[in-house]
Amino acid sequence: MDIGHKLRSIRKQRGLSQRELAARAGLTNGTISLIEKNRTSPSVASLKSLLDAIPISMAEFFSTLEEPEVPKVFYRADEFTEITPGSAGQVSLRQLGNATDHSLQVLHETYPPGADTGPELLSHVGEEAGIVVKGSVEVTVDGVVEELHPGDGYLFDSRLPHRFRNIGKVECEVVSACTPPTF
Amino acid sequence: MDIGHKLRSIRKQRGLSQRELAARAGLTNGTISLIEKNRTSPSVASLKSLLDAIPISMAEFFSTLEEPEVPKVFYRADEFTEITPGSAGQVSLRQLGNATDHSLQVLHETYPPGADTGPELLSHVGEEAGIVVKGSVEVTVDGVVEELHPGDGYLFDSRLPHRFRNIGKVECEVVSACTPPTF
DNA sequence: TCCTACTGTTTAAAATAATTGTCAATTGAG
DNA sequence: CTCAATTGACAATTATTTTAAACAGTAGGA
Repeated sequence: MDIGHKLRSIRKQRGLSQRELAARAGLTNGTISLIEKNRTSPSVASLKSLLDAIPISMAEFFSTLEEPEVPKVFYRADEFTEITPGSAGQVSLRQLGNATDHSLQVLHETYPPGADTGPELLSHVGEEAGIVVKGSVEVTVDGVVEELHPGDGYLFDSRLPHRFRNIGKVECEVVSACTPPTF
Repeated sequence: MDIGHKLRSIRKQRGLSQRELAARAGLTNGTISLIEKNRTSPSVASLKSLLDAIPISMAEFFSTLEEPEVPKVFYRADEFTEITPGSAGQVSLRQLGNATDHSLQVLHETYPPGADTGPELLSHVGEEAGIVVKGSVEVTVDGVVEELHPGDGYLFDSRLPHRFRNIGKVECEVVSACTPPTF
């Protein structure tokens, strides 16, 4: 992480000494010295005090600090992040990458027999699409019902009310995409 | 700050137990319990471990956490933030509020006698404007030179090369504005 | 019912962060 | 140069976080 150098450069930029900043933050100059040399990891409370005294927000501090790094392209199956929707109990939604950094959200969905997302009414803007990979699923969009089998797909405006139900006897898998990812 | 509730809600949303998250982060469930109940302020290192295990970035975590609070309207003189430009040595730039949250940046600039911003070439897009409050300043914009006195002002496209020099004998003060604040 | 497996909480002990006081190096004024 | 003031760094102490282990509550199955 190296928050030490980051803190030091911001402090210097503002023309503050360790003692001056320490006084404003209610800490000691020694502490700042240790933090800036990365000899200790400050508590969130301490860091907040320091940033408030500069002043700069936590989000700002970390947004300019966080690794720009090489963009991640490939994701192994165990790197997907599990998303547990509030209502639908047993449905498994596994998201590729993290939604907030992209304008496209791709999910690997698993519906056990009997699974039902329920009739969620209008949700986010954007579009949703998916293709059934295994098993079958009954999809209802804006009142129209269809049973989809492997190879079948769907594509609709996310604002339309929609519902997914596995009325078959085997697990159903769907790969879907949304844009933008206002999950 | 209340990072406890924030952490808990994110953890729950992902369907993780304290123990599960603790194992992934290399911490203990007890620690997470204490943090979530705000009975302790975790070190930045610990919080980073937890967020990496969720996963969510520090910037994301704090950006959704940081107080939306009532928007700040009034700023006392001692609440301005001093901005020390890289090149120009003695010039004092005091910024109203924080630039990143707004689309407008207002500065209180002070030029001691002899101060010179140097001929910075093209900078950011947007517009810049200002009014001289005290003393006088020689402003060069796109090759055109003017000496401005109290009450005088300027307004130009930020992409044009510009330069400020105090060729008088007294300190000069200028109140300026830029938009957008890509400082 | 009992048992197992899970949840989150709480406590003393261990590990770590923060303070205190001191130090050498630097800077500016006389 | 000399002195005073200020800077950042460091060691030892104090304070806090973190751990490890035990606790109580819940849910499900035999």
